[in-house]
Amino acid sequence: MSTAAPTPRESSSGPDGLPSALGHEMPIGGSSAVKKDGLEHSRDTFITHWAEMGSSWGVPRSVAEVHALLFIEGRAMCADEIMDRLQVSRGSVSMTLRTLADWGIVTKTRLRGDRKEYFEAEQDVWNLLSLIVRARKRRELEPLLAALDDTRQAAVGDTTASAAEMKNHLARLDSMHDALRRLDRLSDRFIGRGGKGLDVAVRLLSSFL
Amino acid sequence: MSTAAPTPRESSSGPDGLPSALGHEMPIGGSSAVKKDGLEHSRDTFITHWAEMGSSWGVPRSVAEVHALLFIEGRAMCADEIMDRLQVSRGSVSMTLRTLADWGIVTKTRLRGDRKEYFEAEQDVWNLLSLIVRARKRRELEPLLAALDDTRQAAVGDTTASAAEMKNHLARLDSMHDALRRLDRLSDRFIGRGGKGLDVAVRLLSSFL
DNA sequence: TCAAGTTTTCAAATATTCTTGAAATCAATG
DNA sequence: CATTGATTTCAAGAATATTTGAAAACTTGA
Repeated sequence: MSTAAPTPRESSSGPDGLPSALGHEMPIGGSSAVKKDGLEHSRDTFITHWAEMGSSWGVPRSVAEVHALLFIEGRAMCADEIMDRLQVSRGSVSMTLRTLADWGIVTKTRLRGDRKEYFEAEQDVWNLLSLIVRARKRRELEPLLAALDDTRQAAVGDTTASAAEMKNHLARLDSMHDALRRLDRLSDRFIGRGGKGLDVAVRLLSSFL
Repeated sequence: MSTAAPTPRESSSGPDGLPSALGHEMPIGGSSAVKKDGLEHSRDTFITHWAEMGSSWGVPRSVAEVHALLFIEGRAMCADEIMDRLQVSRGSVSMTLRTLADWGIVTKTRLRGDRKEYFEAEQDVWNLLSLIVRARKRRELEPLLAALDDTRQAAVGDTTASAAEMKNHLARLDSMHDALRRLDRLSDRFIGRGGKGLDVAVRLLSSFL
């Protein structure tokens, strides 16, 4: 978390402030009728669209929503505040935050004088994208590459297939494997460790327009 | 979903336990009891893994399965053959093929002397990946960029928020928008038109390792 | 160690997405 | 232009995925 968030806080109880008694601040997006200003509405809109994109990429809507909230608020929030604002259950928020923490795009922070855990989202967009890509590479691309190896083995053992068929089959598997492996290695280099790798890669390519 | 987990695929027999007339539990293969050679088994494995990856990226399993089948067979197939091989309904195959055709990774072909339509998958992997990226860019990235513009407008109109808050909010929106737009433009250049654009981009980056 | 505050877990309930199957539509042929 | 074969549509049903809620398990402070 190199580029730590500024975490502009303004609410009632600051981080360095007193133990905020009970987290019973004014419900922000809850059931109680709260008049939203334009900024608040803009945040809602962002959350909605980010969640929509996420769900079309296989990220559970509520995971994307929580992430969007933390990103657009730009400050550490506790589970209570999140569930109140997003109107989701405590259990859901807990699982969701764990997922986001696993991906590395949200980090726990403890505020002194407060027993609750707080969470904040990576604020640097290139870093955010890197972390997402890295997580998916690990979880999906690498297993697929391994599986393609197995798939190849399953074919090679066969003796009944015609030589021509076998050759074509292996060629297809190999072309797929090679392309994916190349992407895998590229990402090792450019997003392997946190930082500006992705940014650099994009600038590099842009310069060749 | 995305968390790698055992994925139960085979549905049990009928709701009332009716012994499914013809269906003995068999993996992906055809309806008739055919002994599979290694090559066939290898194809099944490929289809399974490709489908799994697809579904974790938000592509319906059966869409990924049909695509995997067409890719790994490397030849034109008709709906009947596909539904027989994958054990899915005619309607499903029809919708699935339309989806794949929309993405441009599968194309219709007519065989003379045959009233059926045949379909075959793009065989060049870089081209395949380009087509996939292009489709998703159009369908998801571009709408998101447009939405971010609206989101920004919603904020700018507000006069009640503090100047500092507003400034930070807009900075977040803008950093996100700028990063995504840059990716959007890059893809215009490198995968905008079919061909080896992606391949070129990857080679370019690789050369900077 | 207890007690109070917090978080995690997970079976059940809910919501969403996918598949089916048969009728409707379309297209080629005689 | 009727017939036959093929494809598409789409409402209902099935399968999956997600969310809830409350109990269990932590944690911390005294």
